[in-house]
Amino acid sequence: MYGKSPAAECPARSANAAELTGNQLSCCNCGLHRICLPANLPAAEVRTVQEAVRRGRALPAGASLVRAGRRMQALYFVRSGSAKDYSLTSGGEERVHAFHLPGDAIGLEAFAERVHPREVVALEPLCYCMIPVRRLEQLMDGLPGLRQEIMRLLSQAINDAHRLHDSLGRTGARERLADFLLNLSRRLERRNLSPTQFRLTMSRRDIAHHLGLTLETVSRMLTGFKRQGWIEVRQRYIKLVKPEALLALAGVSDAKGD
Amino acid sequence: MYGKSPAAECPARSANAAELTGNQLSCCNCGLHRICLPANLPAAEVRTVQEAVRRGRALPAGASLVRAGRRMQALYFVRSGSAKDYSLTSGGEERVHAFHLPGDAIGLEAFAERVHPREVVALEPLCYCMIPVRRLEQLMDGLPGLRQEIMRLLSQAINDAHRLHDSLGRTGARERLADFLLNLSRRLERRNLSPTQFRLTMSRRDIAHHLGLTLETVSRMLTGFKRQGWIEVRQRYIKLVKPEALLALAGVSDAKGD
DNA sequence: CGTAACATTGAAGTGGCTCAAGGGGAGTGG
DNA sequence: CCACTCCCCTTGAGCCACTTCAATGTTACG
Repeated sequence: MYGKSPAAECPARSANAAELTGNQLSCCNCGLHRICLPANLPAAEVRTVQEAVRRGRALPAGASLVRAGRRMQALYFVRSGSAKDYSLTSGGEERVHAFHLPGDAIGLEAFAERVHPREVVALEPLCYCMIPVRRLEQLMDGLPGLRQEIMRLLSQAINDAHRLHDSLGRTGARERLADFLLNLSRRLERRNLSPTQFRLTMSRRDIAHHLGLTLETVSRMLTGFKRQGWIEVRQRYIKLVKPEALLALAGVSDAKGD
Repeated sequence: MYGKSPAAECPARSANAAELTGNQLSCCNCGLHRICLPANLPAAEVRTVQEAVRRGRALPAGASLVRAGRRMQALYFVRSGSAKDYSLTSGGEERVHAFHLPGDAIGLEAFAERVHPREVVALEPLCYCMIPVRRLEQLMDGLPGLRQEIMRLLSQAINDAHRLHDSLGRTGARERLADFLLNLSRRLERRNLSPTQFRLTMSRRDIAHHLGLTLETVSRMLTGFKRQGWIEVRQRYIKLVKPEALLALAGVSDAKGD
């Protein structure tokens, strides 16, 4: 975890079955309601939508939330914890497409073929909500606000992907990593977590495979930043000491990145 | 142009104003109806939708179809010609995110903020159709098929972007270029154009900025392929002689890429 | 015919990859 | 509680692919 999450408590020992699937699930009471799906939904629609929301079983680290190639059953939302979204190259290498944080939607890419194109695994114990697609489709046909919001999420996902393309485009390893750290920082900030001090939930290898680098290079660049006094690193703990320096490196990226 | 387009004729001298904005525009009669928006729409909805479709004025090569930062007015569809979708880095370099072919939707990324994040310019004389967003929103609330199809396009755009990420991930210049050529080939094939012989409408520089390379490298790789007897190149004319060889290079990419 | 944009080719430099070895932490079993 | 092990991370040395810089060739268009 990146620190104390604003999300409702979601211990791995979890609640009992009744709570897991019951309708008493309330988006309004959820700590993520300003970040998650309901954030941009008309209040009236939130009430209807939250009745369709189901809570998934807590996943241990390493477990798959969605399997590549599996038929889309629902749209998922991270409640607590984090996950990585990756595929395997023909050479067996991982290509990490995204890291998901609390409030993030998972499975948007599946609307096209109704099949999840990639695997999504928990990087740490993970809790999530879900809306069955069938129900979601029904709801969208009646709730313009929901329809619009889902489209917004889809569109945002396109922008996020292009943002990544921007980063991998032609910049060096240093620039990519700086951009990655800042982007992560921004996303944490929006979740009311510290933007300057956090714990990486992913390995250097994951970061490398996300940025199109090797883990050695990622490691070297991190210690490089440290030597420059721009960050502090100890294991997976990161502290951004001079974000301005990183920002200068990454290029003034005004992207939202979420 | 990539050759004879299956699209309805769309000469640059164009039709008169009445034709340009008239309602007699028919998607059913359009040569792209199996590729463009109506392809996956219920027949009943096509009729309604096509009444909302407007034809844009023909653009000369180099003209902008959408300007970066401008408010989203409509969703566009390429009718004939091609376009590049790019942004500028802080260093003033172009980052080419996509090349649009006939039938492609343009502007999907703008649903998030209602503003076009990037510039889209014609690479050659370009004709297009458009659906005003306001009208599109109205229609989507009444036509489930349209709603679903637009969502499919959005979702597909996410997948396309991730496909690109896959390509730029960590493979070498040769692999990237092979992948690019094959992807283009596939897209042309779907448009009933020759998948093995075509004319690139973009410069080496554009390709380079799309793949995160320099134009020199692109040029070298192309002549490399030529020397191997895998392709024929003369200026912007390309002929794929041994697509299998390129495929082996790119890795067996089963992606759809459109 | 002249110019400008595009493209090819060469030579030299360099950043990140590869290969390789060593150091921690966290978890496990004794 | 300690020892062992596994995985993750760090660091180093050498190499190669792509970039950079530079010059020449080609095509299109006024």
